[in-house]
Amino acid sequence: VKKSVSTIADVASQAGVSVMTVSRVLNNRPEVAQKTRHLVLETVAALGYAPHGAAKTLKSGKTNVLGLVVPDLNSQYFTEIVRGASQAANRLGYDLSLYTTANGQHEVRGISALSHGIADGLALVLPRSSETYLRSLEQLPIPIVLLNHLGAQTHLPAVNGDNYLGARQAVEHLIGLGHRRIGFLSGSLHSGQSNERLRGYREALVTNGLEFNSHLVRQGDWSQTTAFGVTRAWLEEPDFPSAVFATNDFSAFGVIEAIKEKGWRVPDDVSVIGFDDVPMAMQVFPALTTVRHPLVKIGYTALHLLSELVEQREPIVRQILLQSELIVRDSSGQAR
Amino acid sequence: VKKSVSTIADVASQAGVSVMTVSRVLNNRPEVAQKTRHLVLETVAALGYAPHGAAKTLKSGKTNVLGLVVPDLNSQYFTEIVRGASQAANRLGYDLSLYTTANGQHEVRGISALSHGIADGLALVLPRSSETYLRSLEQLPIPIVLLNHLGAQTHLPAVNGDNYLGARQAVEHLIGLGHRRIGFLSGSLHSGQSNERLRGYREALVTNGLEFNSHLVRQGDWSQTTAFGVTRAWLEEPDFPSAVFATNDFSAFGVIEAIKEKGWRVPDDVSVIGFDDVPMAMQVFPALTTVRHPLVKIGYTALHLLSELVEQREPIVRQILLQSELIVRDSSGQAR
DNA sequence: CTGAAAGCGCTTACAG
DNA sequence: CTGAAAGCGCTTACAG
Repeated sequence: VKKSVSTIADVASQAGVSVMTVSRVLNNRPEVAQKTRHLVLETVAALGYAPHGAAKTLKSGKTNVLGLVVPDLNSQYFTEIVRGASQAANRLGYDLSLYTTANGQHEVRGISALSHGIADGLALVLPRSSETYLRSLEQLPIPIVLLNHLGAQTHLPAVNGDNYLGARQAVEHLIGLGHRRIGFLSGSLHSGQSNERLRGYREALVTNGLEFNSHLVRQGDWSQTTAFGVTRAWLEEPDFPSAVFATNDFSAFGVIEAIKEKGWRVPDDVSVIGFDDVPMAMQVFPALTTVRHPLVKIGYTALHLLSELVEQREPIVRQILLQSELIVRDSSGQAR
Repeated sequence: VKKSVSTIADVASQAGVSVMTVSRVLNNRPEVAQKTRHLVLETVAALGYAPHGAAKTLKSGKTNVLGLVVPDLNSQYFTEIVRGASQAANRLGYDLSLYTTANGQHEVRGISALSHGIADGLALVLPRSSETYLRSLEQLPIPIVLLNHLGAQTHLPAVNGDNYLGARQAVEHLIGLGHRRIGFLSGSLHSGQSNERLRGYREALVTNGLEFNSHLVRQGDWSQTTAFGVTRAWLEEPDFPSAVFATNDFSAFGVIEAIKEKGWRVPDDVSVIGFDDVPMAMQVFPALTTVRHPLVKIGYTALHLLSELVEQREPIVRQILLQSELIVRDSSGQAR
């Protein structure tokens, strides 16, 4: 049941004009007589003609698609970024192609296959700081923008949220509530983002005359499950901190889960703060105090920057840092 | 800083063979001498050559992309579908283009612009039951698959979750807990899915000797905000039901929010059940009893079906109904 | 086993 | 204001 599809040549012969004239009308060129224009437009409508995307691309060199690569779509962290990117693509008139690096497919098959005649530019949330991956990105013939990249050094343009200041604010909020023993649950080892948050934690302590105690820093991996397990073990030790700053919201959920399981209450017994402000953060009980990592805006801004690069309009800045903001909800309270 | 890009002709001249031979090697045709094949492959690697997507498409008629259209990306309902679709596209070797119908852009600009030389097939979650939109989809020259479509009649292939049986199970669970006054909070008016859920609610009551009382059915619009407002007003009336079945999880969250605000407890005072089982459902407090609408699977299955259609492998069934499953958590309990 | 020609559906110069 | 020709980078017949 294939419907037949008409080409620009069909429209031309049907309207009794040249292919060139149809092309001009379709592209809103001024130098066409009103009468001719109307005739062509009517014929286009009558035939239900739509130009063939690939043919335009081949000739013009523009695909009109922007690619977005994220590690996976399992967490709201990434879907929020996708949401912002999708909004920007819509608004800027680009199609959005979505890729996931799950099981490293594109690293294997070669990222360059994505780039050539398939997208005009690529925005990427790198799965981990892979030097070689980064180097191959730098070789790509199309513009690239990195999102939330704090790993290996590169000259590639990037859009980041401010991890350091956000973390400082979070910890200073806890200090303001009277907490003196504040724990930190980190993300994966060697993660640039988590390291920045750790740095914010540390500086907040030191600046406020508290000692940094490495025993109060525990290793997570961004996941709720791991955070739950780590916290559960931690709770068996003496002197559990009166407040925990988790490096991301999902870890915070895991911390809270473990505390509840022990029969303690949040924030009565322990205060917990997260980072990111994924939509879920305001839905959980108690509603999570957290730092708003502007994920939607990061996605939006990255695609916007990418479009400027694609369209050769030299952007003012190629490294954009978006502010974070402390959101105080119910999981943080006065120290006992 | 544009990097130069090599074409198949560059590879050919560099390797001292014809363009045709390079093409054959690239497409793994058998009729090439081992020596020639090696030579070509080496040259390809040396030049960092990658074939131009648009050129392949123009010649072959295949874009190798599948399009997914969702109303928006604001709720986990849609992002779960996207997740399944993305998994399927990955596995099947297609690129995934993501579109949102937010502010009706594609209805206006014409859906056919999406289809021609841009995607080999389109999967759509329709924003609402729009007859004309549906008719224009039927005219498209590429395969179409509808997701969770229960609106206007159409012969287009579709993948649905079972709304009716899921709803019945939910309500029968409540009846089993001793509830006799059970409310239903609906979705938008004229929504096929919500109507099916309403039908399940009604039949469950009648089958179990309870009366259907239209006063216990209230009108929502899928959103948490509206559900909150409606429930708040409802709570001002006498005889609030002992259990509420909300047509979707987000509505259930709104119902619970309003009940809590009044100072009542869930499920002690009122039981609440949702529908969909979005990831958030298990995170909220109390964890939501709900019906698992297999959203990821729906997305996955739809793209799989779409690929069969695109590849002309006639699928066994063109209308797929995926089972729902009751997930009992903490928001439902014995009637007082 | 290898190659020269034609053509996919458009747009970009170039003429008139 | 309008059109004939060339060509974007590939692949599909057709020869040899």
